[in-house]
Amino acid sequence: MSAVDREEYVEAVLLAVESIPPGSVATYGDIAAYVGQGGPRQVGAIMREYGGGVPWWRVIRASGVPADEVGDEQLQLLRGDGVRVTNGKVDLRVVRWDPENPGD
DNA sequence: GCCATGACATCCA
DNA sequence: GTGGATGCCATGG
Repeated sequence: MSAVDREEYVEAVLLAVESIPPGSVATYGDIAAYVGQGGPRQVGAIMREYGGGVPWWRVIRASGVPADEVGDEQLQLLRGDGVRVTNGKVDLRVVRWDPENPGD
């Protein structure tokens, strides 16, 4: 993987995250699958570095539980977007981002 | 080129 | 529902 390709991958991930509409969330695996490259770990690694310019809080784990590092803030931001948070967890089966049907 | 690390995912007891 | 083990993929030393 060349350094240039990595930047392209970063942009692709950032764009995917930016395209997540309010009230919806996506998992790291979903983003990775959406860009069609790398894996959930790579998405997380990118969010850590370049996530500052995108709604990173709309990206959570497949378990519906946010990352330990940001969990506290993330839950607050999600609630602010109108996402129903229950017991510190997100109803993925309801707010799961669908790239084909954004916003429903 | 091998080893260690990581905002993860999935399987099994 | 919880916790441990294994797999994946790219980065950095």
